[in-house]
Amino acid sequence: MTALKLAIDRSSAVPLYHQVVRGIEAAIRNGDLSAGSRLDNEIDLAAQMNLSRPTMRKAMDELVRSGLLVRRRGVGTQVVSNEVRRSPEITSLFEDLQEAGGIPTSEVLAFSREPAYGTVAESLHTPPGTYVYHSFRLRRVDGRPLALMENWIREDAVELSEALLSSRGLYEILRAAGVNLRLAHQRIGARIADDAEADRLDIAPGSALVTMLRVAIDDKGRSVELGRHLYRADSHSFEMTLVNR
Amino acid sequence: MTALKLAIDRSSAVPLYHQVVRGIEAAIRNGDLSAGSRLDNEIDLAAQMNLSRPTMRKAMDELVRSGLLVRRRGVGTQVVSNEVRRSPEITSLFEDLQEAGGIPTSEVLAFSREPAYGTVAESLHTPPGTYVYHSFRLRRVDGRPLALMENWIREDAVELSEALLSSRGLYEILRAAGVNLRLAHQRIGARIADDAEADRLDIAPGSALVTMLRVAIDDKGRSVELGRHLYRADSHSFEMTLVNR
DNA sequence: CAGTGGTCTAGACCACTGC
DNA sequence: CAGTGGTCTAGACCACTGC
Repeated sequence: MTALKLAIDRSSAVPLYHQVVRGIEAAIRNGDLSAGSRLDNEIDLAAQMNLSRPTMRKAMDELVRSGLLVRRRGVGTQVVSNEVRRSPEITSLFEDLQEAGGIPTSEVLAFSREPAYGTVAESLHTPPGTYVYHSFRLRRVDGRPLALMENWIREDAVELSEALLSSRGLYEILRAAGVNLRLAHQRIGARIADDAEADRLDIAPGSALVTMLRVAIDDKGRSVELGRHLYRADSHSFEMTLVNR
Repeated sequence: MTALKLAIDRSSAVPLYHQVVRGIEAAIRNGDLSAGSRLDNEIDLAAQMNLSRPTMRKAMDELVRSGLLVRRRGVGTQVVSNEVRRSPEITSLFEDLQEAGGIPTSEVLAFSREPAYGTVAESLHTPPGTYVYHSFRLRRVDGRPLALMENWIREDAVELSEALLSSRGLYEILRAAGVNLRLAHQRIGARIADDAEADRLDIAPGSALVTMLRVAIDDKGRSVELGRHLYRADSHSFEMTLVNR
């Protein structure tokens, strides 16, 4: 039953409910709210911060969805656990690696502008024969090979070049071009590396690879990017938190 | 700008916003709302169904989150695409297979009650030495081996037996015991099968496996289940839809 | 029974988009 | 500029939980 004093700034451009979300996240992170501790009820919390109950509730909805809080009707609201992470968001490998403190680099093995047919055209929802960018890159972290990444990108979303792809992550380039990705559909599996792949990733032939196929869709509903990536299984796995209801 | 007539039943126990969610989902599924089509604005939609705008908005929030609708301020709301699926929910392999029309069976290779130490005790948040159930199962679909599943389950959540595990899926057993799973933290990767695993899964030694490590947490915040599963890479992959913001 | 979250209403003002 | 979604308020009644 922690008293939880959060500073709400009504003159800020940040929505009030979002300030509450950030505040509670911070309180959990720095230990003011410990795992398992109970919060005051919604109405009191709202009153304490001079907010309406719906605004308070909207903030708590978000925290429940992201897995930080658990609510039980008739009982109350608790902090779940320090260890449970946030819901998965659409992030690029480049950014994930940077956040983890590594130095990612990209070597562009091939880059072209070419007509899309078959699966590629279907995935990007373009008429067969539409020109798209096609890239094939080797991603290293701190100099060690980690992933082979093949991508197809719609031409009408962004202007790409080999030089650009060598220096920055694809998602960073897309964002800079005003493309807001909203949805990504992924399929994660596994297979054995062939000799060429093993050679490029610096592993023994026959080693295991994690495979990912992804289609990313922007806020205008366009299927902007198709990616077919191969990761060294000894260096990469996918983590996610699923939330029910 | 489809007129979208949904029947709302105010006497039903199903919340109004949820009836709207279901109705729009159904309209998208059966084609009344086609991919890319625009909905009326929120206020008109609410009026058409005799609902308040917040209730209408709550329904649309859910549909945006699950990836069926896209909203743009100042512009309107659109149906995204037939192909984009729902957010991932916590499901069991058993139920996924049944839904896909297969006949899953479980062979219990080992079952015991044993004290948990190390990683298992940490993952389940029990004091070291606490007794837990430990099972090792082979999952087949239509007679074909698909997965080797090792699980640890807290004793205080459910009563388990070898007979029970042979006849039903683990999640079905948990649900029947009143355990409501709310969160699952998963890590998906890959590795090579050793000889024993290859033999049991009926694949060549050295074949690729998809690996999954999962901790599932119930609505009371207990870490109920730890799972370490191995899937034939030629038969199983994980699909998910990620939604930003 | 008191206390909690779950649902719902009828408004209000604002920021952004596209013409 | 008109039209749209984004945020926020101040209530109301209900269903469920645990004592």
